[in-house]
Amino acid sequence: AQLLIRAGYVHKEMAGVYDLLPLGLRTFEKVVGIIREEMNKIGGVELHLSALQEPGLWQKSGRWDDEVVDSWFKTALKGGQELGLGFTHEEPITAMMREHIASYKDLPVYVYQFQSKFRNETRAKSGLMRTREFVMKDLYSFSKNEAEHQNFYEQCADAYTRVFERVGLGETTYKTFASGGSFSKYSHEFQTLSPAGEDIVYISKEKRIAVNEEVYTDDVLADLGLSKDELVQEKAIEVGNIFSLGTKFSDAFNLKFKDDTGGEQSVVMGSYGIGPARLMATVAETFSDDKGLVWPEAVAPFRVHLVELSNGNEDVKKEAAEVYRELSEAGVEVLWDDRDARAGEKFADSDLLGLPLRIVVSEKTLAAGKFECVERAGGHTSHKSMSELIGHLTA
RNA sequence: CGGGCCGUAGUAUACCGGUAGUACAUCUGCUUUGGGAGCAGACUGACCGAGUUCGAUUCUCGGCGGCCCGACCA
Repeated sequence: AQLLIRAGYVHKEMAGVYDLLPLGLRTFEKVVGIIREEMNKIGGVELHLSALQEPGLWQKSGRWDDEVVDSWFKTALKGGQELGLGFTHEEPITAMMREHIASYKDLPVYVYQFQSKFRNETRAKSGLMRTREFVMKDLYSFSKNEAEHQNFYEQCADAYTRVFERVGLGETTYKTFASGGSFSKYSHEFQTLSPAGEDIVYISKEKRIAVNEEVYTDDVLADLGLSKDELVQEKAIEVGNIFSLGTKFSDAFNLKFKDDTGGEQSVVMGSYGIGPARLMATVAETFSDDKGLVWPEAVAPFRVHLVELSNGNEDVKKEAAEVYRELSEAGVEVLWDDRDARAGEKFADSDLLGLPLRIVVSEKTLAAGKFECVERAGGHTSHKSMSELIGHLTA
């Protein structure tokens, strides 16, 4: 969060509440785009539910009471009628789906959204990791039976794995056994190993398996066929979780369907969450160095940082403008630093922003007829002509 | 929610019961120009309320806000 603030990606509005600035928004949208693609691949359809919540729905499931859920933000209409600001959406989505599910022919169905959640955390901390208002991708699955549900649950777990691989966290992210709460024996979390994490997990690198501290008991280990000798304790950031909900919500809201024999059955549900901003922060945390951020290409707000060192030289400025125009026309996202500032300041800022490729245009490069290209990760430097550059970036 | 600390310029900080200093940032001028430049000048500040006091930014109380440790985290 410190780097993201310093580099101008986010602004801290208050404790646990952050604004996304232009660079941060672009990065956030890259992450959202990857998640959206993977959710669509497994049959998800996107919708958007309201943040304002009617108490009646939550009373049916027993989750309106502050004694039961202590993270509610509640507000009221002018007439005094209470309203809640949603911290999740099982209740409204289940109630709403009654209008869309009547027959086994309507199932299964998978709906998801990117939507703001409000949680009145007793203590916001760890920068963007634990905030009071945040966008969550939440997907809800509705299946005919447990087997069909399990099939999707695994598909979604695989989709999550692909999301974390695509944002560059494949190596350090573990599918982790966690408490299933009142819904099922286990749920699964996706935990990214990091000293900045708030969770404790026990991992086996060989088996690519992890167990959350909360279920790290002899019984569970025996159940999973693991022994304590093969597990190592690590701190980790929870970047996603998937839940089997059984029929808890469908029963509470009378969400039933007619099967092919005319019998009535409860819909089997699951819910699946990823917080894109937390994921973005985890990527920042994982790859940054002492000079600043280092974005993987897939989530970088721009692919190229065009750094113009003109010292007032009009030919250099024209050349930089030409590079900007050509790359943009070739479909490459370019951030152009055309400020009238010293080289040192521009390089330092460029390192801080962390875009994958820096292209320098200066009197030197003009004389050489080739641009200087520096990779932010690793620092590899090369010199390329315009055509080589475009070939390289569009390959 | 339990415990601790704090609130001074855009940011970070210092001193003080007698109206505030420094650094960086910003603005102006000159010099400088491939790794956060130099000199000169300028601008900018005590969270809110009450109390004590001749006088409060300083002390006391309340409010609001922030940070840290722990608990919690569907």
